Amino acid sequence: MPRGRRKGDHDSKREEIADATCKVILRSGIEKSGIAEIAREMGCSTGVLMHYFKTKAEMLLYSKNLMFDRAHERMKQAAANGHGPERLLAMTRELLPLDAASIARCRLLTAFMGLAIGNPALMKLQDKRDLLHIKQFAAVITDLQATGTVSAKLDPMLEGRRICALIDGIASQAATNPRSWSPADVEATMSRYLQSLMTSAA
Amino acid sequence: MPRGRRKGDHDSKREEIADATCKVILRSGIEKSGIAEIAREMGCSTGVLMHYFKTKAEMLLYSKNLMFDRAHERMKQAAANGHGPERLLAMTRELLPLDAASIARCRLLTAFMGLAIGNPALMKLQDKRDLLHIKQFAAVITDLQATGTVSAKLDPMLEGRRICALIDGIASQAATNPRSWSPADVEATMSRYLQSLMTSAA
Amino acid sequence: MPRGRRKGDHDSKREEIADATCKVILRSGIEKSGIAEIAREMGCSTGVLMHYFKTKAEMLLYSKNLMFDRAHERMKQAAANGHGPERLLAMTRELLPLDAASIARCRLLTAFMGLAIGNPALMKLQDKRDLLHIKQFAAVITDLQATGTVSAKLDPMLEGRRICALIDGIASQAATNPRSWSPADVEATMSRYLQSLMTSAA
Amino acid sequence: MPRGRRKGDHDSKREEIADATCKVILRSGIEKSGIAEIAREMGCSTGVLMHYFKTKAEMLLYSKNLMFDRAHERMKQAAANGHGPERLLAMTRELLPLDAASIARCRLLTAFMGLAIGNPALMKLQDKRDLLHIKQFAAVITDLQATGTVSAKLDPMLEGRRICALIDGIASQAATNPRSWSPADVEATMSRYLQSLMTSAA
DNA sequence: TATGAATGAGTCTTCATTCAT
DNA sequence: AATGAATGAAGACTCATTCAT
Repeated sequence: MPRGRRKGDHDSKREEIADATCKVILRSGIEKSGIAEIAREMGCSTGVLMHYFKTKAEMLLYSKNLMFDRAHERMKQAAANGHGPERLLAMTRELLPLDAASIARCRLLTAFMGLAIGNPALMKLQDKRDLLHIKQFAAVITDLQATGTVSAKLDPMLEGRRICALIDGIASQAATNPRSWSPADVEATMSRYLQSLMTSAA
Repeated sequence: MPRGRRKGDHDSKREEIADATCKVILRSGIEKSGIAEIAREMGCSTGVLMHYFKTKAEMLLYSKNLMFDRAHERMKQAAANGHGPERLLAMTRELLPLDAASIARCRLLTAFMGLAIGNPALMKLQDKRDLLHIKQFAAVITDLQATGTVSAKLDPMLEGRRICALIDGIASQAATNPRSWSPADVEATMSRYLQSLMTSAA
Repeated sequence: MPRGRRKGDHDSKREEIADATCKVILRSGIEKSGIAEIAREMGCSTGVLMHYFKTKAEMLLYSKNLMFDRAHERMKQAAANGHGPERLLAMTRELLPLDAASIARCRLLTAFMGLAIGNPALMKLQDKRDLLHIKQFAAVITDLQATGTVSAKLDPMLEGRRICALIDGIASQAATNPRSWSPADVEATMSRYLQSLMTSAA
Repeated sequence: MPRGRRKGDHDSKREEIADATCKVILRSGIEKSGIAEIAREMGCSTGVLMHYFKTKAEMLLYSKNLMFDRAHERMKQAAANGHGPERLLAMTRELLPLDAASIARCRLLTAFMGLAIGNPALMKLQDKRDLLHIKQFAAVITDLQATGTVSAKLDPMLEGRRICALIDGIASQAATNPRSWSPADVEATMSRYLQSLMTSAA
């Protein structure tokens, strides 16, 4: 039996902590999400948290990135698997608030976003993450331009930004009031937007 | 010589405090926007702030509402003054991040939004405010449907929500990285979206 | 019309403030009896209070003494008017908790008493006031010894202290729970005690 | 090696804090007994106090109850051990101000009492504790009635209240000025009162 | 005199972080 | 690796007192 723990153990504990962190934030808000509360949610002592993360800030950042990256990964999968005009829509489906879990994710990202305002370092990090989404959309749009599905005159990056903006906006509103955006409304909105994009000549 | 102070004095002081609050939030982030820091920004003692607001939470809420309402007022003006297809675009211009001041406002609203997550009372209040924007757009869309500029088959409220979502999304991205959205990009995005709306048949 | 106010105006305002102070203490407890609350009760500004009293401590002391002295005055009257064995009982009646007003007074004195603990200056002042009661009882006892109603062997001051102790004890208990001491119980207790005193040989 | 601390450690720390609290109150008065001062007395940081007590109010209540209960326990012992007519006197001795320690306790209870005025919740709690004393006296009086030492016509609870009232009154006066009540005076007073009680026919 | 806005030291309380066990 | 007691700086808030009007 080896003395030291596997790398995996360490990482999976960090993920477990991140999940507890998110649960607490959703329940109590970011302001009241103290380390003690998260430890209680985990069923462990605060010392554990500080053992796996040097500071609380690092813990929050890790948690946010984990949420973000999980969604990004699935969106990348959708990009890889999709074909034809449906591809973009399939990608957005992984980022939009369509069920309880994705609404929770939107809320979390909104909460973290608010924290980043006025904190240049965090804002830069957030912006870098956002770019991953945008570039992925841009890449697919470039693909679609090659097949003529999307007009070659459009700027893939800008169109990517536009799609992400619409996603973020819906996410933000659904975060405040999930009942204002039914899954059908969400899908219809995105679908119509993408349709118009693929029809657009300029 | 009047004994008591004028009502106006009291209210204008509250606005002055709200402006200082916003300045501090933009500079230091919401977490570090303590009452002491805001007092320093105002050039007064912390006691003053508590004299004009019972709690810090009330102060923040007032500040946010003030920012929101100022923009809403201008947007309503644009709705009243505008004519024809340009009307919707003119309205969005008052809410989009097009210059330093409006970018600051977007940042503030993003910061406050994050605070509301996990706080049902705040979320409800925020949602009520958001509805003001949406209803205003819906009203104008209804007008445009009467003149045939917009298809009568569209649901004004849903279309209002969609416009607001796009605005919020752009605002959110510009909050993180203003350079990613030039004023021209912003306008073009909004313009094209509204164009497609007015062309839309379903 | 003379410029300055009468001494009486000044004093009667101080009494008015003292009464408001007592009302607030009874309602909110001594800890929460701030100057602002008292001003509100008076229907005036805090400035007025500081005009008539240099400090809050002075205001509290004045209020307590006023309550105390009013009762003492009536007790002295009872001493002057009473005759024979009834005299002592009549005196105690002015100090005991027998109705709403006197229960309120007992509560106030209890509250002030608690404040004096750990404050040598206040304790000395309070002790001096208490002596007034005791000496009055002692004087009457001396009278009663002259007529043979009370044994000459008893120490008038000590007996005075004992009577006051019993009064204070009943007052203290009635302050906490007025229902535990019906007026009849109070009177019977005091009456029996004084009876035994007048019968006592040593 | 046990992971968690023993229950005893936690409770004994609470008692240690309570003792420090009392020392500070006696020295500085209740108003000036801040958490910082108590921490200084303990030789620890303020955080420790909040670790063992959720609020300052809880800390004060615990301290008062501890003082009260310690005396009550000894009084109950005296009730259990005593025989015949001496029993009641032995019980009162545990509650009366007869030496430095008991005078300190009387002062503390006086200080806490003052705090309770105007605070219904605290008053109710205090009244419940007082009843413990009274019931204990009543129980012993009932015993003595069975042996004919005390007249069966007397109401045990009322007589218990009367004894407690006298004790409280003496305690209250000794709190203000300990020199006014020598131990001999205290004992003689109580002794004579109890004597008269046991002689009483009605 | 009277006002009540302003002050700022002081209050309790929270909390991320450290550290002995 | 884990515990949770201890730290102490920072937090929001209170309040007696002052002072310009």
